[in-house]
Amino acid sequence: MKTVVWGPGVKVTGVQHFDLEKTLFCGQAFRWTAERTRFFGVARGRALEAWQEEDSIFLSPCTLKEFDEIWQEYFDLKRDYGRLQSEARAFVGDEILPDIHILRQPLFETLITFILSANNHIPRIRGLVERLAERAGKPIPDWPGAYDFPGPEDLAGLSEAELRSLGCGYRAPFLAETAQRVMEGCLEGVGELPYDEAKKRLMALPGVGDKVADCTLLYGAGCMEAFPVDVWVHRALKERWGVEGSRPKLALEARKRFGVHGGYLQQVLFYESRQAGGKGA
DNA sequence: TTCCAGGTCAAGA
DNA sequence: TCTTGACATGGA
Repeated sequence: MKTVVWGPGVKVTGVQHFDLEKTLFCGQAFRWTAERTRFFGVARGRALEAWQEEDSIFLSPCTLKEFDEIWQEYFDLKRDYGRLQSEARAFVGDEILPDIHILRQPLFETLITFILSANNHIPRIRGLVERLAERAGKPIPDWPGAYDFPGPEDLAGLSEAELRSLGCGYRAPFLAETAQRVMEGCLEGVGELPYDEAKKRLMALPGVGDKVADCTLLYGAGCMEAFPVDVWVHRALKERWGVEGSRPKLALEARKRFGVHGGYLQQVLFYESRQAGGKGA
């Protein structure tokens, strides 16, 4: 992998086992939009246009420093997905696995967006997240109409009634209370804790159950052993291996069985299950 | 119009 | 510990 300055951005060449479109639209992030083959998104106070041509990706606007400090980690470009995939085939047989990377999104944003995901549709979650950003997030300099995801203090500044008016529904008090508790420091150091302790800490927050905690750890803390089980993954586990049981029980068993390959495999099952169900990427 | 969604929570068995 | 029903909302 090599980076060069290219116009106002950065071109990264020699990127193997990475499908930008599948990675951005497989249900782990809610802030990316597509215009033909170009994608626009916001993370960590930056707006970005990104696209891919074979094994090269283009990021703009972006400096080499920003690539090193922000986007390389966000897109999880340092991990060897070729190796991860070949190891994962021990569990799923000799099939071609999609080049989906597990994004490393901001922890608070991941937590809140997945609280919103509970009993909700992906298109509606996207709309909700966007409205929250426009209402409470800081505007991105030099990018009209783009807003960063609100920080804990921004979100805590909204009343429960305002959150409901944005469409959060019964999740409004969960968001308000969670934002308040995060402001008081309940997320500090969570990313460095062992899986079980980190999960316990997250599940102490309102609106965070077994599945939302796993999503937060996987997509917001790089915890590759987290294995969120939702309706789609539950369906896939049943069809593929004939396993039965409650979702938390299946998540526990999958974690034991797949170890650090669990997070990636779970995303593959989710992606394939939705493709088969006609929901697309 | 009805169904359903990347679930969680509280109550009751 | 496990099961059950309520919960807001709007896309399909």
